[in-house]
Formats: sequence, structure tokens, C-alpha cells
Amino acid sequence: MAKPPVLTPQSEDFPRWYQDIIAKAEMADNGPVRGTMVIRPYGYSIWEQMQAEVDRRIKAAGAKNAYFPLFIPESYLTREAEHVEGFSPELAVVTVAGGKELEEPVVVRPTSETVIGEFMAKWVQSYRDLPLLLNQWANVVRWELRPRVFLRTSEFLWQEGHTAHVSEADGRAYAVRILHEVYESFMRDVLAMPVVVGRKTAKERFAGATNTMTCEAMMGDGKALQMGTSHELGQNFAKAFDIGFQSSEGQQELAWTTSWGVSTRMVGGLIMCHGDDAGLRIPPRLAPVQVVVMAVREDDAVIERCRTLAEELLAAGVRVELDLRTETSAGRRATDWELKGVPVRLELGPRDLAEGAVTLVDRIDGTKQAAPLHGITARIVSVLEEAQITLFAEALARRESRTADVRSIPEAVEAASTGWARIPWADLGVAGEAELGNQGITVRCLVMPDGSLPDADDTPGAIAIVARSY
RNA sequence: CGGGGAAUGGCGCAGCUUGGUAGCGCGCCUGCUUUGGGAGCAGGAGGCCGGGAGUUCGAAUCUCCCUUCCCCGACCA
Repeated sequence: MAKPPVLTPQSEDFPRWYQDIIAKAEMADNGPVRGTMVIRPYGYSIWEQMQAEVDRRIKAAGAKNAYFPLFIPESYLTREAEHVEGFSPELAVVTVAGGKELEEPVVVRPTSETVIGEFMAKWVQSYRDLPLLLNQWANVVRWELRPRVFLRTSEFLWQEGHTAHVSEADGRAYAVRILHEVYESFMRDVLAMPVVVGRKTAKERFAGATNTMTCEAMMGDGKALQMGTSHELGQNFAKAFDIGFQSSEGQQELAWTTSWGVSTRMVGGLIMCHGDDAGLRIPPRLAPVQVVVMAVREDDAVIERCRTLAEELLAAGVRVELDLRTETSAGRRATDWELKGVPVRLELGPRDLAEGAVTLVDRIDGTKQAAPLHGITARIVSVLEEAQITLFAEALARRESRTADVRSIPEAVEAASTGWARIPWADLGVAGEAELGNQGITVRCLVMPDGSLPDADDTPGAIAIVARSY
């Protein structure tokens, strides 16, 4: 007699599966205010791993961390016309503080281009002050109409990079560098998520940007998720905030700025990319817990061997957790670790011990086998490496099998019901983009046939990736 | 804001049509037996049924108003 499934199966109701997994893997809870979320310790540990990996890459690209205020004068937002138009509907505004009406309302930052622009203007005088490469880890607030835990919450955590350069070419080069060396590299090598790196159409561009570039990933249900963006802001914000400098020729010039960010949305993307009907599957390079050593039953020799096993793994640099809670059944604990997506579970009981072995359960490929305790560390290291590769390969295979090359709008609509469509931008155009929009389908990005980034909105030969999205 | 739903112990739900002041599953607590794939049995704790007004001898149930939440669309990291 089969027990009911732990989670709603993906094939039955994907959104329900997503909600179930977030609750049962103890990732997050809904907050008391609509659209807010409480990130629970396990979910937060995943975010911390993401932060560490992204932060290291950002620093390697030369940017330095700083921190700007949560509150921004409302007037700052209005200085850049497109920016204010884009963000006004979703601003949270404080009008009363300290028990009285404020002279000028302050907005809770939806993003920090404006306040950072104001200070860049102060700090930049000379071409020698450029490039100015800043990043901050912060929370931002956007009063979204339809929130979804991790994917679109009223308040979310992110990093936002803001840079100023002497020329358009320098700004562009840096925005592209971040896109590839920080975002794409992190998503591919750590999250094991293949992403399409492309250019947004004018319709999808960030409010105030001259060019928005994106990393798009396919989820388990074939829909797309924007995992991160990098923007060229041209001189729009430099004009609005007077970020000027004197060039080496002695001329007064305006800087060229960029901004770029990834957020807690990536946690949602990770869940929907790799999760299955048994729970999460966390790629080993990201996993806060890579291996759980589980004592199957109460037994002094077993407990002792579990401890030394965990120490051996720890010494080899493996992130390991000991599970000695023998008062809870082994089956329950196994199920819980599977829900949490820990890549490898080592089950040790008297039977294993008698054979000098341990039961190695691979969460990623689903196999379960006896492995000799002798040499187990090396074995684990190779299993983890293999799991990382497998997850990426599976995600890539899904994306390829569910992406269709088409030439017409009806074909694109058909393809978008199960996955993505690739259609020449010349065959679609702004009118076709609008038509797809009426059916809930968007152009995720434009890419060149060789996978590179188009230089402009109308670069000949560009291919549009169209899909339904989160 | 437009169109659909729903508010009942921590979570998921039944009860409402045909009023008589609550019940089920999971979870939680205690004990015993268990422990190699979500343990079993027994005994417990926990809810003024979203808020307000009304009808009535009596309202979770009927009427009206309000509030909130969820799903589908427009917005988005």
C-alpha cells in the first residue's frame, strides 16, 4: 500500500508542487504583509551560498561593496523621466514619520540608481576617478501586483551593482563582462543551470536603460525565468544627477553608467529548474549541506562511526551534517533529507558496519548502493562532481528538447505552450511581439545565431527567444 | 482594477442546502512498543467558526455591510 506522495506531483499541478516544496523543505513562509516572505534557515543558507559565490565573482571583476540608504527622497525618482514612469506604480512611499507628516515623502528604494547617482556625482571629478565600480547587498521593495514566494515578492534581497565609466564602450564592456563572468558563470558552474544570455527588446528594457541584457533559464514546466540582468544606462542617469568629469583633454564630460543585479528570485529558479517529485535537488557546489551522515538506529558503535565519518569528510572539505536523531524513524529522516535536496546521504547502521560499508544514496541520480567505508571520502568527492555535471546536463537536455525553431507566430504560440520558440526577430518584429503579448507570451531576449549578444535592437540576423514566463 | 473562488485548532479540510454554540486527517504533548524508506497503539492539549449589524428562544449555518486571502489577466529581479 503506497503512501500518498509527499508533494503534489509536478505533472498534476506545477504551481502547487512549488508551494508544497517551499513549505515542506522549510525554505520559506509567507509574511504577514501581502507579498512578503520569511526566509527560513534552510532557505537562507542557500541564499548565503549564492551570495558568497556571486560576491567573490563581483570582487574579481573589480567592484567594491558599499551601502546606501533604504530611504530615498521622492524627488530623486522623478529626475529621470522613464525611470519614474517605470517604477511609480510599485513604489512604497513613507509620508508620515516621527508622528508627523513629512515635508517631502521618502520612498523605500525599489532600486538605487538614483541615490547612488547622486553620490557618484559628488565623488567623480576627474577621468582619474573612473571607472567607479560599486556594488551593494540590500533589500528593495516593489509593490508587485501578483506576488509569488521567491519569484516576485514585495520585498526581496539582492545585489545591485552600479558603475560609472568614461565612455559608452567602457560602460558596455563592463556590463557585458558582469553578465558573463559573474552571472552566466555562476549560474552555469554553481547552480548547474544553463542560461540563454541575450539582449532585451525595447519593450522589456529596464526603466531608464539604453540596453538591458539578461540571463534566461527554462524551468521544469517549460516556462522561462529571468535570472539576472545587466543594464547599460547610457548617460541618462549621468544627466539626471550630473555625474560629470573632466577628461584628459580638459573637457567637461558626462559619465556613462551601468547597473546590474541578481536576487533571491534565483532561489525560486533553482527550485523549479532541478526539483523533482521527491523534493529539491541542490547542486553540490551550491549545497549548504553536501552530505548528510545518518545513523540508522541507536547503537554506540554506529554513532561513533558516524562521527568519525563526518570528521573525515569535513577534513576533506565536504560540507557535512550529522543526523543522529534515532528517536525519529530512518524512513522519515530519509524523506526529509530528500525533500531538502541534499546531494548525498550516507546511511550507516549495524548491518553496514558489520560489512565495513555504508549505504550511499545519490539524490541526483536516484541510486542507492553499498559503498566500502575504506576510501569513502574519495568516492564521495567524485559522486558530488558527477552530480553537478548530471544536473546541468539534464537541464540542458530539457531546454533543447523543448525549444523549437519556428518561422510564424502561430507556430511560436504552439511551441510556447510547452517550452520555448526561437523565431527570427525579422519575422516577428514589434508588431508580432505585441500580438504574442496578448496571449501571455513574451520575447525573453534576442540572441545571434552563434549565441552572442546583438549590438543593437535591429542587428540583422537576430533570433528572438519567446516563451511564457514567471 | 477586471473576471472567478475562499475565510472553521499550527497546516489541509468537512459541517452550512433542511439553525440546536464543532468534527476529521496531518502535526503537537505523554506513555509503551518500535526504528534498514514518511512507525503502531493508548491517552491528551489546542478553536468565542475573519469582523460588524440583523433575523431567531437559539446562528459556523439564514440576511446585509465590511475586511482579508487565493487563482486567472495587466506590472516585474
